[in-house]
Amino acid sequence: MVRKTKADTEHTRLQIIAAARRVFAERGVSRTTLAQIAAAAGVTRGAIYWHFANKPELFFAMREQVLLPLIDRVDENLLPADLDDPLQGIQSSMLAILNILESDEAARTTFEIIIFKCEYVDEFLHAHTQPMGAACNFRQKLLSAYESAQRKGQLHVGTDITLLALDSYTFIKGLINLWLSDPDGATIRTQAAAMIATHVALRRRG
Amino acid sequence: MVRKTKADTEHTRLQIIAAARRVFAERGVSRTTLAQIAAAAGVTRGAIYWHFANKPELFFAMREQVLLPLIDRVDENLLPADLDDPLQGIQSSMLAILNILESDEAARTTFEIIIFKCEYVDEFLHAHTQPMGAACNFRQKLLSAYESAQRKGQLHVGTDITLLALDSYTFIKGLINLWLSDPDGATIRTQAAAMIATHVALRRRG
DNA sequence: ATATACATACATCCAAGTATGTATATAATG
DNA sequence: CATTATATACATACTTGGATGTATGTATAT
Repeated sequence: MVRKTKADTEHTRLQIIAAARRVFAERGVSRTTLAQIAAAAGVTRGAIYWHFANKPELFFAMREQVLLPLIDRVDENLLPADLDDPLQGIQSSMLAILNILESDEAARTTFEIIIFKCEYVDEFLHAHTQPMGAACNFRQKLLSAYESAQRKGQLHVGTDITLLALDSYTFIKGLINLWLSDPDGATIRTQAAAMIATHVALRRRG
Repeated sequence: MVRKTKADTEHTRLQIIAAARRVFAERGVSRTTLAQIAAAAGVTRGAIYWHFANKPELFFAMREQVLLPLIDRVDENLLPADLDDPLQGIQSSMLAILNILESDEAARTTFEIIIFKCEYVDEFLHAHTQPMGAACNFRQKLLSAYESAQRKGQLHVGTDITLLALDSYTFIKGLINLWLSDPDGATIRTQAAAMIATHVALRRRG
């Protein structure tokens, strides 16, 4: 019952990633065993070792599965240089992130793992790949957006663009953190949109 | 060479905690072995098992060693109900945190471990003890301070206190995160004080 | 004399990695 | 187009090593 078709193969690969996500979220990355993931996926460790070299590679595959689409979504809102309202772009890109976290359980679980259930040492440090750091360069993109906003006269005069970008980056990182920590999911998630709106509004020139 | 005096005993206990902090920061909590900690402390595993039941208890002891004094420092700035400038109290409490992180290497390393080198599952979830969550109830204290500020007319009228506290809590969490992530220690650490000042100033009534 | 503060020794278990077995989809060949 | 060959996609089995917990030994402060 081996040697499946290409579609079957890809299917078990996705099954393994999905199982890894569940077990990682439950047990944490370090203490999850490849045997546990295999059991959860309904395969043996042999299947995992076929698709991935080891646990870190499986982890990074799981990460990319949700991070790459998410980065695309953010870029759609943030990057267009001909945007007529860059500040609005910043706001909607932030909302897009929360929207994904709310609607996509796999994405939400993956973020929980990345932030709360993984230790960033050795293979997981991955050079500049901080938890959500330079991977997507969100900070740089924010800076570009604020530059554009400044050129269009949307900001108060004399504002330090770099500091603004830093502040927004800090804000969204903290917000995601809190959003995920929110136990019942009510307190913060209902306020998050308002907090984002306020954050951006404070920067807009009267 | 056994059966030390009480001072000696306490000394080895501190040595163990200090060693644990170093090894935790290097290898992450999960993959550090009690044998590694023992070697780093110049003792054997027997000594560790004498002072602590297991690794989680050692971890929490290390945490408390820096968290309790830090909470005290924050409370000094934030709690006094008769404070004439609560907003200033919020600002200085935030600055106090960064000041500790900057001057106290043990505190800084401990925060790095708590945020980046520990997986919050099972014993480490510790009920409501999120990475820095309800442990110090900073969010609640911020709310009290903003209440006080509102009574003194320091805030714009019609401001939602709960949202303010939430926002400040998000801000400081994100800032600490970024502060610790800062590789060279220059970019953010030089701006941090300014960011805090701006954050609080935005809330102060003209 | 006894509890203390460890060091030493032992038993148990499990996880990773790897080697090997194997059935089948697919390509190669006539 | 039928047959054969080969790489694929796993499952199974084995080896190795290290980490935990505990039990026990022991020297000394009190």
